[in-house]
Amino acid sequence: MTISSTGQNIDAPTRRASRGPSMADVAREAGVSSQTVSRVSNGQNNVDAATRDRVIAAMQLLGYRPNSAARALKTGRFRSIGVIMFTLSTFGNMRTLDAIATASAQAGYSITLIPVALPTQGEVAGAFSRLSEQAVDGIVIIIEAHILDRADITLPDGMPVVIVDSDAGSRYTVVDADQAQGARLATEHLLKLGHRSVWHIAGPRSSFSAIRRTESWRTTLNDAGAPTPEILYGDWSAESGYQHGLTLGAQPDVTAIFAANDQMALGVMRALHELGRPVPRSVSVVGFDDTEESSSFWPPLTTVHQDFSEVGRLCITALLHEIETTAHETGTTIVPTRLVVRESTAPPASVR
Amino acid sequence: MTISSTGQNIDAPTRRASRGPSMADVAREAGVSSQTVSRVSNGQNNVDAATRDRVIAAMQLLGYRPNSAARALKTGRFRSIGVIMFTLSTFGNMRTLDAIATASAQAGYSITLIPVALPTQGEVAGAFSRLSEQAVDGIVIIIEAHILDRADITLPDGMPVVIVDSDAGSRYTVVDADQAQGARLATEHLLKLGHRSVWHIAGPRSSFSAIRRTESWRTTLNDAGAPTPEILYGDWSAESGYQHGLTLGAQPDVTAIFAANDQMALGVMRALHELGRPVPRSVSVVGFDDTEESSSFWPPLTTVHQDFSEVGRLCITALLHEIETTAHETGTTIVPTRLVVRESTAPPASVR
DNA sequence: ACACGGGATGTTTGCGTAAACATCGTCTGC
DNA sequence: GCAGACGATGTTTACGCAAACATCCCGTGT
Repeated sequence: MTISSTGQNIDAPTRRASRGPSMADVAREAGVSSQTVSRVSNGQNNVDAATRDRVIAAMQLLGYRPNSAARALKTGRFRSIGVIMFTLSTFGNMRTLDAIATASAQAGYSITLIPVALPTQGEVAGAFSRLSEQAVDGIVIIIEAHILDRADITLPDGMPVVIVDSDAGSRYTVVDADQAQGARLATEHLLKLGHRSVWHIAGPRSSFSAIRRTESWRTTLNDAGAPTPEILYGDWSAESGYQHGLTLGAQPDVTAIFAANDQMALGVMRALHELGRPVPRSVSVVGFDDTEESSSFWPPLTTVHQDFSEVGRLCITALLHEIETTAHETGTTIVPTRLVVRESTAPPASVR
Repeated sequence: MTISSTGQNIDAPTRRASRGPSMADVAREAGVSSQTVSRVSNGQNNVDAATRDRVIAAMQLLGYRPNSAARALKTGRFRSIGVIMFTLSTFGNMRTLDAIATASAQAGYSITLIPVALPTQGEVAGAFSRLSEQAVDGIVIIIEAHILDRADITLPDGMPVVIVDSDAGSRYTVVDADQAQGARLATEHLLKLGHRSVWHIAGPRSSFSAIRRTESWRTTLNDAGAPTPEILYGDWSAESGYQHGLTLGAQPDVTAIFAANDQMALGVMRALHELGRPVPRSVSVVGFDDTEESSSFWPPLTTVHQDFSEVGRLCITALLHEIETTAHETGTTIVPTRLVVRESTAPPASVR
């Protein structure tokens, strides 16, 4: 050999190179059959204690690691779950992913990430076709967009799927936080404080959850007999909240704003600060998500708490059920939200 | 068969059940050998155009998807990269993961997430052993802690590894943002504005990057002949920044604070607002990370921008190089940072 | 004492793919 | 017109594992 440095790399008769030892090697070392090694490896109990010890010793000596490709080929199971999500992910998506990863790990499944760079239909379709070749037993989709309704995006037949945040409940299993309830809680909170109406900075029109929040806000206002101001559409970013905040802050009759997420609420509050309209004395602001930082905003933000961890956990529960029973179920599971009242909301000045 | 509902499930002679069609099925359908199907599947060009078309048509007809387990078993490559990270991840880690996922996808590799619930040594060791059985060609570790120095945590021999944020440059390939440069930029910025000294809210002692920021801050003060105030240690959270902010804000001689991340800076500013010490008129504040929201804080935060995307990209570049050449290299790659000056910093009142 | 049962262990086989090698037919150059 | 070459395609094989089946051995009941 030309390249040799450590001397350990003796390049013996079996020049298996980078492939590690196989069960056969362990079996030879322990003086048993490879099937016995397999039994030990899989924790089956019909192996004599002494034999088991010998096998384990041989495994450690050789540094044996099971080859999951061979195992998957034999069993037809990969013990892995694919997650499709946008590249530039939001706080909520990350928290959901976090919970999904944790729940999967506990069930002995690993997570394969399939990022989608842009929310264009072509990109998503590409991710799906890439996924077709991936080694996964099921898929979680965290793409909040209508794109999934496109007929040309199809999942492999028989592949279990769970979707977060979508309207596809009739075709797939869907898990989501109760967007409508959250938006109602936020709007009612402001109305109960005495505000005549509640202005709304919505999320993008392409987002299902944004639409649901907006519709619930509208319904709540209608039910209360309050007027429905014109909707301003943001893109979830603090910057878009800031821009709309400048607009709303210039209108003296605006006393209560419900932003569809915490970042936009942050931007709104920055605009109000700049315009000299104190929060909550002159304008009350409510957000959505309850991000870690929202309690440290100035002032601390009243917002709707979403239990992303629970959503992620339920996703995996439902998906594993489908994987292990091969039963295809549809329907939507809703996780409740709750209002967290902090210091960005107060009765309007006229009421005090 | 007892269970039959759709009628489509005819349970034909070949009761292959949930396994999809294989290359042999496609070959039969197209009237070629399975090897030819393999060649088409792998995009080799020594196949007649007409034959290729027939094979592709057969693939589509049968809904053929390559079995990656079999492919991995044969080739010894999984085309997948494992990422080990904490469950509750920070902004920066998520951005890095994002970049890693994107860069991997472009190179045709998928990402396998291995979450670690708690930063305890046992948890990490568990993740590593779990990982040993995972089907990955290389590993990226995004765990900023001394834990990795534990001798009992060992990676499988010959497994390429890249580490983000660590001191292990002598043993592994390390990629990281230039923490020292960033902290120096932040500290110098405040000194140049005329502040007598700069107080520091540090990250946790267990974090390498926090330590480097703190040391660089101290060195910069020393170089400038400025006194070195006592260090306050936070835990990256806005809440910890808030607590320390209450302490510092109560001291009239404190006019400049360098927080080791944006969240803690946010907490500091909240405390200063509560104490009636205007930012930046009475106290200047600088953060670290340049999170999306920091430009919408009140006031917009002066902070150090880290190029997480570049860090992630370089990780993958280095890792793929190691995977494909099997050369084991060590050393540290540093990505520059830059100061983003916004409105949370100004000369001290005494200078104006 | 002997048949029987059951636990421990071994042997055979095939999962789907791609490398290595084999074969076949056609085209080129002289 | 024929040897040689080369491109297209087929055949064989092994990757590492675990299910299915086979075998062996020892203890137990009658």
